[in-house]
Amino acid sequence: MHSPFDPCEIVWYIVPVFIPFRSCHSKVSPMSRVYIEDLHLHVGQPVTLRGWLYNKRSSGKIRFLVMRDGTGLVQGVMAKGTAPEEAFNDFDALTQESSFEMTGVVRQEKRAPGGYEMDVAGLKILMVAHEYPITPKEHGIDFLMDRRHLWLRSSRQHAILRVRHQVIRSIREFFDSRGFLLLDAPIFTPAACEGTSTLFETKYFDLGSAYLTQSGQLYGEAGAMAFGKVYVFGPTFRAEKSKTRRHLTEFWMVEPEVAFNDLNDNMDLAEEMLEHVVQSALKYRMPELETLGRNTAMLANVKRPLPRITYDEAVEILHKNGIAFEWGNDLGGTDETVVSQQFDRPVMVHRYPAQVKAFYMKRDPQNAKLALAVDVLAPEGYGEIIGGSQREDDLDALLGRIKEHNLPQEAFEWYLDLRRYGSVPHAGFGLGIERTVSWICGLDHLRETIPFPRMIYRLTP
RNA sequence: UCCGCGAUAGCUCAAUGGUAGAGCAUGCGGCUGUUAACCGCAGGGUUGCAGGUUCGAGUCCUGCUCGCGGAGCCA
Repeated sequence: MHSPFDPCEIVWYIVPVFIPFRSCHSKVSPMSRVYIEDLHLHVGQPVTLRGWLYNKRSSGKIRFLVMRDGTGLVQGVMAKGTAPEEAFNDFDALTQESSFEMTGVVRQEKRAPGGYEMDVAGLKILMVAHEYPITPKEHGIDFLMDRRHLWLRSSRQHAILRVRHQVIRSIREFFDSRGFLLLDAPIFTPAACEGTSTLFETKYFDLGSAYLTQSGQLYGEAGAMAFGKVYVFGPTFRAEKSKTRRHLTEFWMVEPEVAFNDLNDNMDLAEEMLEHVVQSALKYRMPELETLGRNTAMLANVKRPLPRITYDEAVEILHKNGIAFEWGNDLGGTDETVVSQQFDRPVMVHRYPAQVKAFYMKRDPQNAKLALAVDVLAPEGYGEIIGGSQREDDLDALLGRIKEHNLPQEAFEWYLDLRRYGSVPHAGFGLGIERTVSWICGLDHLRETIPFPRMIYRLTP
């Protein structure tokens, strides 16, 4: 975009330390580069904006256009006789999503979308867009998903993805500020981590098959033994042929793992993190949540302590609500909803029957039928957003568990080493990013919470 | 894998078994404060595919394809 001979750029390269960015702009005004979100700093000044046509309206001798530049919306106005003839005519050539520049003096204007307006003194068309498929009217979800690469330009998607960004940022903040090490787990793995889910398989040179990871947890445990406290943050893959609104085949998960933590420490960590994430979203992304029409009353409740109930107590709640639930089963989607409806904030359900949980979870010393596991159920029917446990740290117990689950011991030798060389109690959990964002935004489907969702029947765009 | 629903103009949707239509989008014209602007005119269709019933099928029947929602499974 910038010419290498742009005087502003040259100054920037020569004395970057001494000349603040904006003072460089003021010298070459009105050609200064400004983003719409910063217009409040430029009221009364001439600026040049670059972006795309969001919408336009015309009325004989007056023209309105709305530009978006990725940071916001601003309205440009042109009146016949006042605006340059050429700009007035160029307006008519602009189609939705055409790229262009406009220059003019910024003013506050209540009637304008975004609150600011510009009397257009100059307009430069960069490219006249072909007929844009996403019109300002309603569209079906499938049509929009086929055009996801364009749909990302709309205000609703901006709001959701900005909340997603904030969620990820606050998670990193949380762990980084507590001295956790970010440990990146591999995507290609030699075998199942949990032994239950269906995995995506791919050929791996002469070494046979590799599988896309379904969890970085086992590697996180190695990290915890090396660094004390770590978090794994990356994409995970599940090949289940599931087609519900709570499922993606590719999703992001953050998985902290802490040496010397027991189940209670684990729950303390989970609720502290959850509080931080939700309160940060409320603090920094309220305009976006308003755009989405989110009622934030329930979110404001997300403060410590979160209620903790045992699996047995959850089963009691189900029975009291007339649900014929059999002890020993895992909670289904509707079961989770019924349990979570009893509380005004996320609820932690701990000590599940070991038979429905993964092989690596430690048994409850008080009751060998129970695993020291915890799930966090989000309110309002959003279901499980966190699953975690204290891990089995005893070599012999873990060996027995691997045999019971018919897992190939050879593939887990490295994992067993963690129990051979200075094993200690440790615990961790995984938080699903998309489910968390979906809950915070109040969406009815996970697919809008990730830029390019991967689902059983969708691999494009 | 199972259960339910759906597929009509570029998009969103109408149409008792009887001439396939509206709004938006597109093109042209009008309008000096619009807010998914508005008003007028115009172009735009192998009704998902293949059979069948019928004088006549977008509509009824059979099969198929694709999609959506739910169950199971899961974050």
